[in-house]
Amino acid sequence: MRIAEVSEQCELSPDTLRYYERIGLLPPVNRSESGIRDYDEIDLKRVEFIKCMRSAGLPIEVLIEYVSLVQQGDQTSEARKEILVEQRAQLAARMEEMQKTLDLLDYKIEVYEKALLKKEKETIQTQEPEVI
Amino acid sequence: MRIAEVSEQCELSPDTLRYYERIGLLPPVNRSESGIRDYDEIDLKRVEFIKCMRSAGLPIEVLIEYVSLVQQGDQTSEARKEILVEQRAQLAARMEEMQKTLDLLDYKIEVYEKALLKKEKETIQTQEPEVI
DNA sequence: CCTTGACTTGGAGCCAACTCCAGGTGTTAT
DNA sequence: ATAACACCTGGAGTTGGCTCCAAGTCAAGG
Repeated sequence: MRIAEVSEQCELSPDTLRYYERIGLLPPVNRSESGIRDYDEIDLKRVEFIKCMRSAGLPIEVLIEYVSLVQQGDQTSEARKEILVEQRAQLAARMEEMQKTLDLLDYKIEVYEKALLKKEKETIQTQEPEVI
Repeated sequence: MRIAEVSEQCELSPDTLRYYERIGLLPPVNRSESGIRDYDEIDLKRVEFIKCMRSAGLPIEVLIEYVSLVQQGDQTSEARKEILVEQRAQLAARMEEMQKTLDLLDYKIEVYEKALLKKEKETIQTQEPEVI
Protein backbone atom coordinates (compact mmCIF):
# COMPACT_ATOMS: atom_id res chain seq x y z
CA MET A 1 0.00 0.00 0.00
CA ARG A 2 1.43 3.34 -1.06
CA ILE A 3 1.67 6.42 1.09
CA ALA A 4 -1.25 8.24 -0.51
CA GLU A 5 -3.63 5.44 0.32
CA VAL A 6 -2.39 5.11 3.88
CA SER A 7 -2.67 8.85 4.24
CA GLU A 8 -6.29 8.79 3.15
CA GLN A 9 -7.22 5.78 5.23
CA CYS A 10 -5.53 6.94 8.42
CA GLU A 11 -6.24 10.64 7.93
CA LEU A 12 -2.63 11.64 8.37
CA SER A 13 -0.80 13.62 5.71
CA PRO A 14 1.95 11.89 3.70
CA ASP A 15 4.32 14.45 5.19
CA THR A 16 3.31 13.39 8.67
CA LEU A 17 3.76 9.71 7.84
CA ARG A 18 7.25 10.34 6.47
CA TYR A 19 8.00 12.57 9.43
CA TYR A 20 7.00 9.84 11.88
CA GLU A 21 9.26 7.40 10.11
CA ARG A 22 12.14 9.84 9.96
CA ILE A 23 12.10 10.44 13.71
CA GLY A 24 11.78 6.75 14.54
CA LEU A 25 8.17 6.79 15.63
CA LEU A 26 7.46 4.31 12.85
CA PRO A 27 10.03 1.61 12.14
CA PRO A 28 11.33 1.82 8.54
CA VAL A 29 8.66 0.83 6.04
CA ASN A 30 9.54 -1.61 3.25
CA ARG A 31 10.29 -0.08 -0.12
CA SER A 32 9.74 -1.09 -3.72
CA GLU A 33 12.83 -1.51 -5.91
CA SER A 34 12.62 2.12 -6.87
CA GLY A 35 12.48 3.23 -3.25
CA ILE A 36 8.75 3.86 -2.89
CA ARG A 37 7.23 3.01 0.49
CA ASP A 38 5.00 -0.05 0.56
CA TYR A 39 3.04 -0.21 3.82
CA ASP A 40 1.85 -3.63 4.99
CA GLU A 41 -0.82 -4.53 7.52
CA ILE A 42 1.59 -4.35 10.40
CA ASP A 43 2.64 -0.85 9.39
CA LEU A 44 -1.02 0.16 9.25
CA LYS A 45 -1.64 -1.12 12.75
CA ARG A 46 1.33 0.82 14.01
CA VAL A 47 0.12 3.98 12.32
CA GLU A 48 -3.33 3.57 13.83
CA PHE A 49 -1.86 3.00 17.27
CA ILE A 50 0.31 6.06 17.03
CA LYS A 51 -2.54 8.13 15.69
CA CYS A 52 -4.70 7.10 18.63
CA MET A 53 -1.99 7.89 21.18
CA ARG A 54 -1.14 11.20 19.55
CA SER A 55 -4.79 12.22 19.39
CA ALA A 56 -4.90 11.96 23.16
CA GLY A 57 -1.79 14.10 23.48
CA LEU A 58 0.85 11.53 24.38
CA PRO A 59 4.20 13.14 23.57
CA ILE A 60 6.07 11.94 20.51
CA GLU A 61 9.23 11.45 22.55
CA VAL A 62 7.55 8.96 24.85
CA LEU A 63 6.07 7.09 21.92
CA ILE A 64 9.47 6.88 20.24
CA GLU A 65 10.85 5.35 23.41
CA TYR A 66 8.00 2.86 23.52
CA VAL A 67 8.39 1.92 19.86
CA SER A 68 12.11 1.49 20.32
CA LEU A 69 11.50 -0.87 23.24
CA VAL A 70 9.07 -2.89 21.14
CA GLN A 71 11.80 -3.23 18.51
CA GLN A 72 14.20 -4.50 21.14
CA GLY A 73 12.04 -7.51 21.80
CA ASP A 74 10.42 -9.36 24.61
CA GLN A 75 12.78 -8.56 27.45
CA THR A 76 11.57 -4.97 27.45
CA SER A 77 7.93 -5.77 28.30
CA GLU A 78 8.26 -4.58 31.86
CA ALA A 79 9.66 -1.21 30.81
CA ARG A 80 7.03 -0.85 28.12
CA LYS A 81 4.24 -1.59 30.55
CA GLU A 82 5.63 1.04 32.89
CA ILE A 83 5.53 3.62 30.13
CA LEU A 84 1.91 2.80 29.38
CA VAL A 85 0.97 2.89 33.06
CA GLU A 86 2.61 6.27 33.50
CA GLN A 87 1.01 7.71 30.38
CA ARG A 88 -2.34 6.30 31.39
CA ALA A 89 -2.10 8.11 34.69
CA GLN A 90 -1.18 11.39 33.05
CA LEU A 91 -3.99 11.02 30.55
CA ALA A 92 -6.52 10.34 33.29
CA ALA A 93 -5.27 13.43 35.13
CA ARG A 94 -5.65 15.59 32.03
CA MET A 95 -9.16 14.27 31.56
CA GLU A 96 -10.06 15.17 35.11
CA GLU A 97 -8.83 18.71 34.50
CA MET A 98 -10.90 18.85 31.36
CA GLN A 99 -13.95 17.57 33.18
CA LYS A 100 -13.65 20.49 35.62
CA THR A 101 -13.45 22.89 32.71
CA LEU A 102 -16.42 21.21 31.07
CA ASP A 103 -18.43 21.62 34.26
CA LEU A 104 -17.48 25.27 34.50
CA LEU A 105 -18.42 25.84 30.87
CA ASP A 106 -21.77 24.17 31.44
CA TYR A 107 -22.39 26.35 34.45
CA LYS A 108 -21.46 29.52 32.60
CA ILE A 109 -23.56 28.60 29.58
CA GLU A 110 -26.50 28.05 31.88
CA VAL A 111 -25.97 31.45 33.48
CA TYR A 112 -25.84 33.07 30.07
CA GLU A 113 -29.02 31.30 29.02
CA LYS A 114 -30.89 32.50 32.06
CA ALA A 115 -29.60 36.03 31.61
CA LEU A 116 -30.58 36.08 27.96
CA LEU A 117 -34.07 34.78 28.73
CA LYS A 118 -34.51 37.47 31.33
CA LYS A 119 -33.29 40.11 28.91
CA GLU A 120 -35.76 38.87 26.34
CA LYS A 121 -38.68 39.22 28.75
CA GLU A 122 -37.58 42.65 29.87
CA THR A 123 -37.28 43.77 26.28
CA ILE A 124 -40.82 42.61 25.64
CA GLN A 125 -42.01 44.47 28.71
CA THR A 126 -40.32 47.70 27.72
CA GLN A 127 -41.38 47.23 24.16
CA GLU A 128 -45.05 46.86 24.97
CA PRO A 129 -45.73 50.48 25.81
CA GLU A 130 -44.01 51.46 22.60
CA VAL A 131 -45.88 49.03 20.42
CA ILE A 132 -49.26 49.59 21.91
CA MET B 1 -1.11 41.72 45.27
CA ARG B 2 2.21 41.62 43.39
CA ILE B 3 3.02 39.40 40.48
CA ALA B 4 5.20 36.96 42.47
CA GLU B 5 2.38 36.18 44.86
CA VAL B 6 -0.17 35.76 42.09
CA SER B 7 2.32 33.56 40.28
CA GLU B 8 2.69 31.31 43.30
CA GLN B 9 -0.99 31.19 44.09
CA CYS B 10 -2.14 30.51 40.53
CA GLU B 11 0.84 28.41 39.53
CA LEU B 12 1.60 30.45 36.46
CA SER B 13 5.00 32.03 35.93
CA PRO B 14 5.31 35.82 36.17
CA ASP B 15 6.40 35.74 32.54
CA THR B 16 3.18 34.00 31.60
CA LEU B 17 1.09 36.48 33.56
CA ARG B 18 2.80 39.40 31.84
CA TYR B 19 2.47 37.62 28.51
CA TYR B 20 -1.28 37.13 28.99
CA GLU B 21 -1.69 40.78 29.75
CA ARG B 22 0.46 41.84 26.82
CA ILE B 23 -1.63 39.89 24.32
CA GLY B 24 -4.93 41.07 25.78
CA LEU B 25 -5.96 37.86 27.44
CA LEU B 26 -5.96 39.72 30.73
CA PRO B 27 -7.21 43.30 30.78
CA PRO B 28 -4.52 45.74 31.98
CA VAL B 29 -3.78 45.28 35.66
CA ASN B 30 -3.59 48.34 37.93
CA ARG B 31 -0.12 49.60 38.74
CA SER B 32 1.53 51.21 41.75
CA GLU B 33 3.03 54.66 41.32
CA SER B 34 6.31 53.12 40.30
CA GLY B 35 4.65 50.96 37.67
CA ILE B 36 4.50 47.67 39.54
CA ARG B 37 1.44 45.51 38.89
CA ASP B 38 -1.06 45.29 41.73
CA TYR B 39 -3.54 42.49 41.11
CA ASP B 40 -6.96 42.76 42.77
CA GLU B 41 -9.58 40.08 43.42
CA ILE B 42 -11.18 40.56 40.02
CA ASP B 43 -7.83 40.08 38.33
CA LEU B 44 -7.31 36.91 40.32
CA LYS B 45 -10.67 35.54 39.25
CA ARG B 46 -9.82 36.28 35.63
CA VAL B 47 -6.47 34.56 35.96
CA GLU B 48 -8.11 31.51 37.49
CA PHE B 49 -10.72 31.37 34.76
CA ILE B 50 -8.10 31.64 32.03
CA LYS B 51 -5.93 29.07 33.72
CA CYS B 52 -8.84 26.65 33.87
CA MET B 53 -9.74 27.17 30.21
CA ARG B 54 -6.13 26.92 29.08
CA SER B 55 -5.56 23.75 31.08
CA ALA B 56 -8.31 22.13 29.03
CA GLY B 57 -6.67 23.28 25.81
CA LEU B 58 -8.94 26.13 24.75
CA PRO B 59 -6.94 28.24 22.31
CA ILE B 60 -5.63 31.59 23.47
CA GLU B 61 -7.08 33.30 20.43
CA VAL B 62 -10.60 32.21 21.32
CA LEU B 63 -10.14 33.31 24.91
CA ILE B 64 -8.88 36.72 23.80
CA GLU B 65 -12.03 37.10 21.72
CA TYR B 66 -14.17 36.10 24.70
CA VAL B 67 -12.39 38.46 27.08
CA SER B 68 -12.71 41.28 24.58
CA LEU B 69 -16.47 40.67 24.33
CA VAL B 70 -16.75 40.74 28.11
CA GLN B 71 -15.02 44.13 28.08
CA GLN B 72 -17.52 45.39 25.54
CA GLY B 73 -20.35 44.91 27.97
CA ASP B 74 -23.77 43.39 28.18
CA GLN B 75 -24.87 43.49 24.57
CA THR B 76 -22.28 40.85 23.67
CA SER B 77 -23.76 38.11 25.90
CA GLU B 78 -25.23 36.20 23.00
CA ALA B 79 -21.90 36.08 21.14
CA ARG B 80 -20.08 35.12 24.32
CA LYS B 81 -22.48 32.30 25.00
CA GLU B 82 -22.00 31.03 21.47
CA ILE B 83 -18.24 30.93 21.96
CA LEU B 84 -18.65 28.93 25.16
CA VAL B 85 -21.11 26.53 23.54
CA GLU B 86 -18.75 25.93 20.61
CA GLN B 87 -15.75 25.41 22.87
CA ARG B 88 -17.74 23.11 25.11
CA ALA B 89 -18.58 20.93 22.13
CA GLN B 90 -14.97 20.76 21.00
CA LEU B 91 -13.82 19.97 24.50
CA ALA B 92 -16.36 17.15 24.83
CA ALA B 93 -15.16 15.76 21.49
CA ARG B 94 -11.54 15.81 22.61
CA MET B 95 -12.50 14.05 25.82
CA GLU B 96 -14.24 11.31 23.87
CA GLU B 97 -11.09 10.78 21.81
CA MET B 98 -9.09 10.60 25.00
CA GLN B 99 -11.50 8.11 26.51
CA LYS B 100 -10.88 5.80 23.56
CA THR B 101 -7.16 6.10 24.09
CA LEU B 102 -7.58 5.48 27.79
CA ASP B 103 -9.53 2.32 27.05
CA LEU B 104 -6.86 1.13 24.64
CA LEU B 105 -4.15 1.83 27.18
CA ASP B 106 -6.06 -0.10 29.83
CA TYR B 107 -6.42 -3.01 27.47
CA LYS B 108 -2.74 -3.01 26.57
CA ILE B 109 -1.65 -2.71 30.18
CA GLU B 110 -3.82 -5.68 31.01
CA VAL B 111 -2.26 -7.68 28.19
CA TYR B 112 1.21 -6.80 29.46
CA GLU B 113 0.26 -7.75 32.97
CA LYS B 114 -0.97 -11.14 31.90
CA ALA B 115 2.07 -11.74 29.74
CA LEU B 116 4.42 -10.77 32.54
CA LEU B 117 2.63 -13.03 35.02
CA LYS B 118 2.79 -15.90 32.59
CA LYS B 119 6.48 -15.27 31.99
CA GLU B 120 7.10 -15.26 35.73
CA LYS B 121 5.38 -18.59 36.24
CA GLU B 122 6.58 -20.48 33.22
CA THR B 123 10.03 -19.03 32.61
CA ILE B 124 9.50 -20.16 29.03
CA GLN B 125 7.95 -17.61 26.72
CA THR B 126 6.07 -18.88 23.72
CA GLN B 127 4.53 -15.47 23.32
CA GLU B 128 3.56 -14.41 19.82
CA PRO B 129 5.74 -11.44 18.79
CA GLU B 130 3.94 -8.14 19.23
CA VAL B 131 3.63 -5.62 16.46
CA ILE B 132 3.31 -2.55 18.63
C1' DC C 1 9.93 10.18 -26.79
C1' DC C 2 7.76 13.22 -23.85
C1' DT C 3 4.66 14.62 -20.40
C1' DT C 4 2.19 13.85 -16.25
C1' DG C 5 1.89 12.70 -11.78
C1' DA C 6 3.13 10.18 -7.60
C1' DC C 7 6.87 9.48 -5.13
C1' DT C 8 11.70 10.56 -2.95
C1' DT C 9 15.03 13.52 0.08
C1' DG C 10 17.06 17.04 3.20
C1' DG C 11 16.21 21.04 4.94
C1' DA C 12 13.68 25.20 5.86
C1' DG C 13 9.51 27.38 7.57
C1' DC C 14 5.56 27.82 10.52
C1' DC C 15 2.44 28.05 14.51
C1' DA C 16 1.04 28.21 19.35
C1' DA C 17 2.38 29.19 23.61
C1' DC C 18 5.35 30.24 26.25
C1' DT C 19 10.23 31.38 28.25
C1' DC C 20 14.31 33.83 28.62
C1' DC C 21 17.26 37.81 28.46
C1' DA C 22 19.52 42.37 28.72
C1' DG C 23 19.33 46.54 30.42
C1' DG C 24 17.00 49.49 33.34
C1' DT C 25 14.19 51.23 37.60
C1' DG C 26 12.48 50.84 42.24
C1' DT C 27 12.48 49.01 47.19
C1' DT C 28 14.25 47.23 51.29
C1' DA C 29 17.46 45.66 54.83
C1' DT C 30 21.78 46.31 56.99
C1' DA D 1 24.62 54.43 51.30
C1' DT D 2 25.01 50.47 49.26
C1' DA D 3 24.03 45.70 48.31
C1' DA D 4 20.59 42.59 47.13
C1' DC D 5 16.53 41.83 45.20
C1' DA D 6 11.81 42.31 42.86
C1' DC D 7 10.02 44.38 39.21
C1' DC D 8 9.73 46.59 34.52
C1' DT D 9 10.10 46.50 29.06
C1' DG D 10 10.75 45.02 24.26
C1' DG D 11 12.39 41.65 21.81
C1' DA D 12 14.62 37.33 20.85
C1' DG D 13 14.77 32.33 21.59
C1' DT D 14 12.72 27.76 22.45
C1' DT D 15 9.74 23.69 22.04
C1' DG D 16 6.68 20.43 19.97
C1' DG D 17 4.73 18.97 16.08
C1' DC D 18 4.07 19.26 12.05
C1' DT D 19 4.03 21.37 6.99
C1' DC D 20 6.03 23.02 2.92
C1' DC D 21 9.44 23.27 -0.69
C1' DA D 22 12.90 22.49 -4.33
C1' DA D 23 15.07 19.41 -6.90
C1' DG D 24 15.31 14.96 -8.34
C1' DT D 25 13.65 9.90 -9.69
C1' DC D 26 10.56 6.78 -11.73
C1' DA D 27 6.40 4.48 -14.13
C1' DA D 28 2.72 4.77 -17.25
C1' DG D 29 -0.12 6.80 -20.97
C1' DG D 30 -0.55 9.33 -25.45
